[in-house]
Amino acid sequence: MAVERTDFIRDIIERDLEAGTYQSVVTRFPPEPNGYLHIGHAKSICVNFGVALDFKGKTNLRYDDTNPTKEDVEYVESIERDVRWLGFEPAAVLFSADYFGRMYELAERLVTEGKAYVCDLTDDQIREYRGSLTEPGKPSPFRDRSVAENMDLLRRMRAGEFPDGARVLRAKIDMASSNMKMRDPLLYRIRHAHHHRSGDAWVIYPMYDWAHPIEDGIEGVTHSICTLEFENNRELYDWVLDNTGPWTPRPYQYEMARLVLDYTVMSKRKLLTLVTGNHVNGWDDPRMPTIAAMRRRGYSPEAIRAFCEMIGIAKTNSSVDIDKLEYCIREDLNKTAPRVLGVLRPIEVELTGWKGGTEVLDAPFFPPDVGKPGSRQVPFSGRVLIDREDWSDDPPKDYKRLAPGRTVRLRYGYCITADEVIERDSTGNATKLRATVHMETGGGKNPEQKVWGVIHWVDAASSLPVEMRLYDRLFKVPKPEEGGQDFLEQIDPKSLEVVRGARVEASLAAAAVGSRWQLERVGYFVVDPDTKPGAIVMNRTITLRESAKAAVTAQHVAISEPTGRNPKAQTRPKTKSPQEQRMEARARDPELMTAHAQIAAMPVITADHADLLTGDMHTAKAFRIVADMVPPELAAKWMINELPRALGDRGIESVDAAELGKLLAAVHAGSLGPSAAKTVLAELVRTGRPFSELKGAAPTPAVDLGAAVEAVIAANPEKAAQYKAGKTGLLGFFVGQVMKTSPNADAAAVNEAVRERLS
RNA sequence: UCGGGGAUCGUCUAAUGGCAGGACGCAAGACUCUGACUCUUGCUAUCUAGGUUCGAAUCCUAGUCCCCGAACCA
Repeated sequence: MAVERTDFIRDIIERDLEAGTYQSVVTRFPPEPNGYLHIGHAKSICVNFGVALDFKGKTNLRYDDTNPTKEDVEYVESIERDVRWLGFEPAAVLFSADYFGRMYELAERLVTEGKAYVCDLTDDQIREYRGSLTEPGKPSPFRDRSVAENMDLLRRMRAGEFPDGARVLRAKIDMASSNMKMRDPLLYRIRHAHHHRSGDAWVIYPMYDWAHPIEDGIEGVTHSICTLEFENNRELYDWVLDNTGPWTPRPYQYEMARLVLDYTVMSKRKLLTLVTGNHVNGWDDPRMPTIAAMRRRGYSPEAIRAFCEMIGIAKTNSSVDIDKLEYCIREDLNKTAPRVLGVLRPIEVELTGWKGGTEVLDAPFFPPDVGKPGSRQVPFSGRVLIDREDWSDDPPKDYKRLAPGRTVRLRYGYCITADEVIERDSTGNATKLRATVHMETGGGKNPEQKVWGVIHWVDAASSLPVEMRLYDRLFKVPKPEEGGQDFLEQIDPKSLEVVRGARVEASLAAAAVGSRWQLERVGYFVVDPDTKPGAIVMNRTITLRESAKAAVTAQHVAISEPTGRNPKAQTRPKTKSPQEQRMEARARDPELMTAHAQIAAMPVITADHADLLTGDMHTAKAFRIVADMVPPELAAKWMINELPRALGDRGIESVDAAELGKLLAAVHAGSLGPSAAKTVLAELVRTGRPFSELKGAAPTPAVDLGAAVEAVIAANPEKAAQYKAGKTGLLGFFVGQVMKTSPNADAAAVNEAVRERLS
């Protein structure tokens, strides 16, 4: 069985399906059509479509087009194209604009129920009334308008009677909420603007927080996956659903970390700046992180999907190495890109000893280890072109290419020995060589001379001119946005180098636009759409990996600056600790204060424990009951250290203190082992059944454990050997195994038995 | 705790009280008609301090650091 890919979202879905909460999974990918999709969206697409595929559900592509002033059909078209190109088929392509009518009806319903009101405050006033992170807001003076007045005003808003910004519809929730999103959030604003889809049908447009949950509800979305910055919106998401439903299925929102990638920027605003400021050549400039750009650069959808799988899904803010993306690209292209020959900066080589005429060599498209069939004909005559980088007048140590007097093999062809430089340019670089060709070295046979390496070449007569666009990372530094610097100044001027005199073998004459090739020893290339008949343009997708020894050219220096302190964090007000909260709770409640005094007075109870046990009345009462049945220190230890795990999300009031007391009495009496007791405790909390129905057995004496220990050791001889060799961490493994077969065993005794047996 | 999240190799991510694992990266080597690919070996981590437990990355306590939230954006 294949290893299951697991992440917290799939875990949740699996639980939901098992529990029968949902019969099937529906997700959605909800881009706003105000820009091109980028690699960060690719992650979201892979997650949303991926989980649906895994659980045989479906995924909608839904445009979250609730803001007519920012959106455009150009983006709508590019988005759908990119999603499909990535390899995903939306179950439906939908627009939130198509739900405007339904959303409006629900808004009227809210008004009718007194849960929403029309507010005439200006945007400045609204902000002011909202309060701050540390201070509550104050109610709008329009908060208590009558239902009739609100309805009248809302309808007139819709009818276009008021100018932009004159009024808004707000939910009536709680201006003092600690969650700013709940302080009477805006539901509708007036915008006399043309919408790319609904045209001029509406002059009021819903806000994201109102629209999104309703869209999910209408579409029957079960798991609404978004990024971390929407965590604060979840409470409002739930409020909207709860006050507009019932919805079946009821959607829930889950947040994951967005993708942050080295050497690039991802915000739409910055991407737009790059495009509109002509720092790049449009949204699909191959240096951009957009899907369209990556496609033009020669990345395959498979590689991008592999990358998205590699980086995983979690809630930790993280920044992914660009190496991982590049690895995925190379890995895919290595298996799929046919090999051909091409030289970037040609040097001409005249061959002496050539038999004359043109020979046609058969060269395979793939190396043997890729194992794919196919070959092409490569002409070879008395004049060849090699790459400038493959010639050195004064070769460094380890140079495996051509140099005076040295012999190399021309890939798939003959070995040649360099005789002399017969032409140099003004800067002294060789431009024309004479070399001797060893005719006996065809078909892989070696000459008498040492062969220093294998180099690529093209036939001077038949090769084709190509414009090569060599792309590299757009930015010079891994984090162009960091340190308060202007990201535009971090653009690497060398990120695009256009090479015009390049040549490729004749077989590429009819290469299709978009086809991907490996130019052997040079890199992976794709035929660019700018290609015209007789004028091929190729983009370098990525270089081949170079081992450190071969890296002659300057590397990108990874400047890892110490992460700057966040000013917000510094100004963060000093917060109250849980300890302070407990003290305050006691200050408010004299009864709790008394309980604390009493418990603290017990000689066996530490001050810390007394504090922890009297943070609220439920805990204090439970402790009193339990401490009457067993020694108080035992009660305290279990209630503080063991009970929380058994409770999980439940409150302490969900456990019957008297039953807990009975359980601990059994532990105290020795009729129930501590390990078994933890299991029983979990059951007690989970099922709510009385202890008498659950009680486990007393621990098995150590003398009975010998056989169990032997069995486990015999079943894992190699682990036993490792343990004896010093890997003592395996002790836990052995104890765990024994405990699995003998649940009533005394773990301490098992521990001792294993230790002795293996010493 | 204003409120909500988070912290595991250099990077990304597993381990849901029982072997800290995988991948990228890096290093060394093998192979090679691509200095590629492939293969072998190695490297490096549980934020800190206490506690509970036979056993803690995981539970409890105190602390540290980071992210998000006061658009009529999404």
